[in-house]
Amino acid sequence: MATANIKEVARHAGVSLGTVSNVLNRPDTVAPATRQRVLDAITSLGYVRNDSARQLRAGHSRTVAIVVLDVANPFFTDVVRGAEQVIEEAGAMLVVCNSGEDSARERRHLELLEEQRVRGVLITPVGHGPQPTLDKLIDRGIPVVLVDRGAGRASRCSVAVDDVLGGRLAMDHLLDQGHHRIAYLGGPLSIAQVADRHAGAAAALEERGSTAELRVAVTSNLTVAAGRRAAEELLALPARQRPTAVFCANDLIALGVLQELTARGLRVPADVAIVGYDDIEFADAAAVPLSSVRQPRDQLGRTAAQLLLEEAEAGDTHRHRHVVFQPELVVRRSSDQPRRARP
Amino acid sequence: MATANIKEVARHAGVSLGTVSNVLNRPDTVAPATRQRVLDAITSLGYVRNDSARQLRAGHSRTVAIVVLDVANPFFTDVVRGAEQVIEEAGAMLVVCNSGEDSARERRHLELLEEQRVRGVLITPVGHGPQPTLDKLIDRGIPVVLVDRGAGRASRCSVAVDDVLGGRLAMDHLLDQGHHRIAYLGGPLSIAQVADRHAGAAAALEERGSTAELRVAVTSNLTVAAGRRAAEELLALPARQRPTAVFCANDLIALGVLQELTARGLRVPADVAIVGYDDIEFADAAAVPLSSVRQPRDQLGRTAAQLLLEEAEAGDTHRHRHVVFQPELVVRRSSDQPRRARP
DNA sequence: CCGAATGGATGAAACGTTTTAGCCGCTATA
DNA sequence: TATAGCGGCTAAAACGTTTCATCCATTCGG
Repeated sequence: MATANIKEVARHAGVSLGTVSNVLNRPDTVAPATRQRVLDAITSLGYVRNDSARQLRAGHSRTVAIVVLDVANPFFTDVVRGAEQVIEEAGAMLVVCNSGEDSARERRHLELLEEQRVRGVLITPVGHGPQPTLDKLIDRGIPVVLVDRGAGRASRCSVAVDDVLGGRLAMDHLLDQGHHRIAYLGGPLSIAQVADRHAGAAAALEERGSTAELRVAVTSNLTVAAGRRAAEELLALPARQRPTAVFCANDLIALGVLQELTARGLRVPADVAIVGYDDIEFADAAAVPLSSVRQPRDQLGRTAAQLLLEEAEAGDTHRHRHVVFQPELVVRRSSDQPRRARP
Repeated sequence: MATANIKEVARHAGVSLGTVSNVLNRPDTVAPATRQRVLDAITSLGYVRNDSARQLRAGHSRTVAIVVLDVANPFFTDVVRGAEQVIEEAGAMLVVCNSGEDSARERRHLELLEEQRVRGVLITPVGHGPQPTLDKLIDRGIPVVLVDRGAGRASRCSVAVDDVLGGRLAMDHLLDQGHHRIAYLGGPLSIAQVADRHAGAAAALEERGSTAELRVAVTSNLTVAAGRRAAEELLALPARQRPTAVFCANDLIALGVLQELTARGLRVPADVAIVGYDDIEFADAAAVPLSSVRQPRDQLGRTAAQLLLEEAEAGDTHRHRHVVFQPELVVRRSSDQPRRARP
């Protein structure tokens, strides 16, 4: 019960405490015979390293944290899997923290992570304002990599997908299909991705000099339930004002909209076309397969993790980098039906 | 840069080191004036507790780990969210580890967690054989709660849903609908849930004295992709041998099957009926809304976390408990069409 | 045969907390 | 007035590692 420590192992093997440590950390510097005696003692006592002590000495831990907006969102789980792969290859451990789009929880997590002296933090921050807690981490020398958040501040690396371009792709597509009343669904606008995708959509409209109308309906978060509620609002509009197409800030919202619309007897895409964002695995399996803007999710995670490890290795010589991936529109049935010139 | 420690804070505030510790841990035992001076010093130095040192002293950490089979599976993300809620309320931290249904990775995670002296572990183990690494944790006095895994061993608490009953519910339903050739899709069979759900289905058949046939197709894992592959195999069968209904070990498989079947021109449920398991959020949003066996996912997580904290508090006086929840069949369109007596 | 180099081990310091025993000065009680 | 009790604080030990300076014995080159 009373967990054996390195000293007991040493006594058991008839060597000094430092030698045991050497067996553990630099096995080749200790004579084979001695090494074997120590290893035997270790197994016979069931000794397991105490990581707290190790960390205390080292000054930092060997774990890396990733703070995501929503663990249940397939987009983030894929990012996590990508990051995990790289981190584990490096012999470190990835812990997943969920901010739930709540900046208080985000702050709480960051504080705990700072207390733990984690090796680094991958994060998709909740807001896009200043982030004092995050800055503090950086001051302390803990590497931070922004995930899915461009606008590279000079003080940190970042990995992102061009959300403005993504918004533009979606909007161009809908305009090409002849839609004139289009709604953008997503929120809160404090989430940068939500804002950027909208900005892209608006820019596309602008550039074409199109007369089409882009209405925005802000949702409280990015879940299926929020999508359903947003669809209800749409349905409450008089038919002549109702959008003929909706572009959703993510696929969860889109799935919710799809569910609610079909439940209320509207046809997709005949009555309302839908384009989502992320191209999660379930988009293709939806009632009406969902058009969506695809992001290289696990590559996002992998690259972020690589940048982090790089920075952790390099220390002061590190120069921050900003990697931007290109999104790609995947057209499926939910938006694949051109309108006549004027509805 | 050189992270301030408690000693510097003490010097700065003109008190002893022990007093600073008291301010941090038992604020009411120190005079208001002194306390304020210490707090000022803390903020002005940007002092942050070093958790390694704290843990070293305490003998264990304040984090709890949950090891799941697949972070990207919505079933587990919901369990995680439930557990998270309880753990965070208790002021602890939940770290999520992903075994990916790979027992080597599971073992590696457990070893690291043991080194970290975590407060406890919630786990859905990969296999159902003996688990030496897990036993070692328990020997060491680290509480372990089995999640979604009944068959309560006496040495640990467990939280589960009656998978045998779930299998029975699904099978009874399909038999009620008049199906005679039914397939069970899932795997690997080493996963207890997969085996139990099958056992339930087989038991239902047996009890009814039904002459219906229950074919088993083992998949390599529980993903959408595996479901698609399984459906291909089904399609390769001559039409007269092809099952008229499939019961899938989880919803991901079911969604994959649904996708592949409809892509190949079969109608669901007219040609093939489908019942899934878990009732994840996306089941209802599927191309054909999916019948499924619902589990109280976040309650599973919450209860598991509560049991764990209880055990961590109680220590030796703790008596292990085994909580079993009842699943519930949700019938949707994918299986809602009775057959004629004999096909 | 001497000095230097080398391989292999040791002892002690250091990491930053928490906790325990004890000290000091004051007040309330008998 | 002596004593016990108490509030507020301090000093030091302990937690389990890693690392660094040191030491011993052996071997090697000259």
